Amino acid sequence: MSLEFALLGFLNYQSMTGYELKQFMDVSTSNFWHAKQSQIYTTLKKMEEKGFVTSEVEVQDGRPDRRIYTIMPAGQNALQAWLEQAVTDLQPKKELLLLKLFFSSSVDKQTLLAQLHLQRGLHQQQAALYKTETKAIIEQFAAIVGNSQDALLWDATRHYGELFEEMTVRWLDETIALIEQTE
Amino acid sequence: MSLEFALLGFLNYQSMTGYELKQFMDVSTSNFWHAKQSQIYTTLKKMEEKGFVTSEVEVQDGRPDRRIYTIMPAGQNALQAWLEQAVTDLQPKKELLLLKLFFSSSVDKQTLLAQLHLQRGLHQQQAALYKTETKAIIEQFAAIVGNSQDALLWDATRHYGELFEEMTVRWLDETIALIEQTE
DNA sequence: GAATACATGTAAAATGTTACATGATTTT
DNA sequence: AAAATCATGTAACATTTTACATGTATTC
Repeated sequence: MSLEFALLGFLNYQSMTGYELKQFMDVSTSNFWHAKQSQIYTTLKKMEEKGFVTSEVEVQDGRPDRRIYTIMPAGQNALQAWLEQAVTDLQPKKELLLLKLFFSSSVDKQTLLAQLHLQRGLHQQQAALYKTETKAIIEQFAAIVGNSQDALLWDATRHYGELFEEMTVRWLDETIALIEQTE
Repeated sequence: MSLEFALLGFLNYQSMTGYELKQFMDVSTSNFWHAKQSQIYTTLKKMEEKGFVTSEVEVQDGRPDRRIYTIMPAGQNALQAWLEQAVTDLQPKKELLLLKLFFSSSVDKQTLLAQLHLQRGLHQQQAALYKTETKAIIEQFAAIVGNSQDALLWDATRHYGELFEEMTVRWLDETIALIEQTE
């Protein structure tokens, strides 16, 4: 359901293919929303049946044909209604690392510490990515679109990713220290 | 898949019913792992077919019968192997609020601020819950089990929830301030 | 008298992942 | 010569949610 609105959100800026939608998601919303290429294609098909989008095939030579999707008024209305509707509850999270940690009292101390150090590296790297590359990409998009409100909101979501990763690194450091102190 | 291990993790402490597993999850791992009652029942059935658990029906009068699940050696081995296997990648997240915010440049300033304030309240409340009730429940469980390593790990996962909620509140405050400054 | 807790489960639908299939062009 | 990019899609599978169905005992 939400994926439909994410796709409508992108198509509301400009018409594009499923392949391009995947690329845009990967560099902008992957921080808080993602989808596999195959799911994007099947979802676009359903959206077309609903009348939210239309598509046209662009024949190319030497390249596979492209199916370009365009948002329809019904899609724009659905998008706007969704945007205006508040999120009234907390979203349940799933964190595999935490689930394992919860049940890990039987795991050897060194094994556990190695797992946490591995994760620390990944989150540290991700924090750095949000501060540099992601920031640059978003600024570039904002310059093209030229809407300062878009720029502000896009950077707010990027900053969330940065804060989240930094918090996770701090928590991992604390947790590593706690485990190191055990017998 | 991960739900199977979560259930094995609980059953490794003591045998119990699907109903009880749901209750334990709700007060301990809901912060980072959750499941609906119906999914727990269907998953337990699959686990029994695999030989990870066995079940026995306890007949009750005046109450519906209870099906009590017990972990089997195959289940204990699978659990231990899963615990020892490191999480080698970052888990992709989904945050509905962020997705909406990303596309919300067309949303009226007051509507948007109201949505963010609503979320701030929810996250603030959740942070308080982790610091008080959740902390008390975990300490109580730890006292019963009497294993200090369990107590340490359980509190580490609880603390993650606390840090996450506090970070979210800070980010919401910053974002609200940014949006208020716009024309 | 109504709502909640106890306790189980099935069926259907929605959502998401993995694997398969094709084939030219461009980069390493 | 191999791998990645471009570009689409289907099929099968796995996961998750929602809705339905049942019925007693206890609490408000």
